[in-house]
Amino acid sequence: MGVQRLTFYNTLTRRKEVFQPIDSDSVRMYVCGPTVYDYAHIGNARPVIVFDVLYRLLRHVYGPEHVTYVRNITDVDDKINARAARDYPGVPLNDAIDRVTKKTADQFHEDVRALGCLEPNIEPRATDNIPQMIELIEELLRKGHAYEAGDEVLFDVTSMPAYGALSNRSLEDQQAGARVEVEAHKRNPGDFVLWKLSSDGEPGWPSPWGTGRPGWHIECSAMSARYLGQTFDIHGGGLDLIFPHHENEIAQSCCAHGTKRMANIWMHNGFLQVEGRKMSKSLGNFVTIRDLLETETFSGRSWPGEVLRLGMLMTHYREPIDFSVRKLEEAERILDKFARRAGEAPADGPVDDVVLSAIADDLNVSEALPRLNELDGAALASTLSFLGFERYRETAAVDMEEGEIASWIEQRLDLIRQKNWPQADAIREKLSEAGIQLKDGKDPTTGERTTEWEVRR
RNA sequence: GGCCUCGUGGCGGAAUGGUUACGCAGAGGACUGCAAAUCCUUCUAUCCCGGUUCGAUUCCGGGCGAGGCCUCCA
Repeated sequence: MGVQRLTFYNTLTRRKEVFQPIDSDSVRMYVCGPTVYDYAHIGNARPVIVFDVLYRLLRHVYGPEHVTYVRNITDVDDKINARAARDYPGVPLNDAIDRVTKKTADQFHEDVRALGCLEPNIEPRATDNIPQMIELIEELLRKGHAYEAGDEVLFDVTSMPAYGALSNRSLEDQQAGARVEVEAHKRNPGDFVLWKLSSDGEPGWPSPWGTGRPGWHIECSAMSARYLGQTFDIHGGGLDLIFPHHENEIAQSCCAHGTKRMANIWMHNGFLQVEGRKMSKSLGNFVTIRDLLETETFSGRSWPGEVLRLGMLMTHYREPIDFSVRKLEEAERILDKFARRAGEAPADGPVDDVVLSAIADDLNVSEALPRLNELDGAALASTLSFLGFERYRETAAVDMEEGEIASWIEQRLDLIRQKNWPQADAIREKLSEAGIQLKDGKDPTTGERTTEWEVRR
């Protein structure tokens, strides 16, 4: 397996770049994971799926044992606290929070498994990394990048000349356009919270500044450094995280460690709309992954996870995507055709080179699809497996014994020989209702009718 | 106000300074008693106006339209 050229669009430089891992024996990627307070919605699913394809590509090129994928779980958040108080009244807050985060994280894992995503190598939780965050904040204070004010420790954005490089915005711009009144204790409007003291009844951890909780951004800085080092290869997430989240991560990490770069390549997936509109609770088009997988709320039916996966991957990851029923229907038809063409062929063969080079070019799945339409059998099955499609060939169980089906088919063939079409068609209809699709053919030597069956798709 | 995307046929969706993929749907045909599946053929597109160029959908400028970020957010 030759290592081939990978190119990725880097938000930092706004260009496609040839990927050069810092250490090809240890390729490291970090993706911002969910805040676990409720079911993940389909917008959350996009980065999970997109960066799963990236992870699979890196594993393929550098070898699975040479790639480390870290995706955090944010289990410290005011929304979690609110949810815990709402759902578990009377339960001590910390216990209630544990229940909320555990339950939600489990739901998330079930969901993304259904979407055909591999598990990351490491899924750190914020609450397991508090000491690392405190250490980082202390370092920032020592180096003059942070200050205490009010009940908070804040990052001083003016202490970092390069602040704003990722999102391409200057401090002056922000101040000019600030829509939010500057809180009095902040030196600059862009300063952000590293640590916040907790009042009674709020969850907290002991720290040099008192019992409190970390700001959101510091979590990712601490966890990525702990598991991937001060500088790593790829950092991914949604477009909306560029500012302020990723900008602030860079500020914290680079200032604390004295490094020039936190990650060499920053990759961001585009946003998602639903039926042409922004997804929001107020518009009533808020769709969770679970809704699609298990309920009929979105379109009157539920959908296989891999249909969602393909629907998501049909559009290039950086483009906006309009998630629609029509798109899911198309994805399902495509997968059905793939399933027929792949048949029972084994899926452990080599990955098709044309598909691979399309994916290697900034994850261009759309470019790979035409090639998939040319493949069949093991080549198709193996390549689809590489792309995370394994279950598309599974079919529902049929509620009829094979022997019974065979006997119905025999009866029908007899009726056909007698040209008794109505009764023959009745049998076909009967089997169809049981989910069995008959396929008539012709024996090439005798010219006689043959009939096979498959589970109807 | 600042920053940033995007605008390709009925739909989805790449690519490209010169012949515009591919899929879904549609149409026609083969096969069939009829279906299903399969195969063959096939129609339709680069938002508008300028500029650069021998030539632009592609590059530049302007417009119109859609969306995102600047506040929690994939």
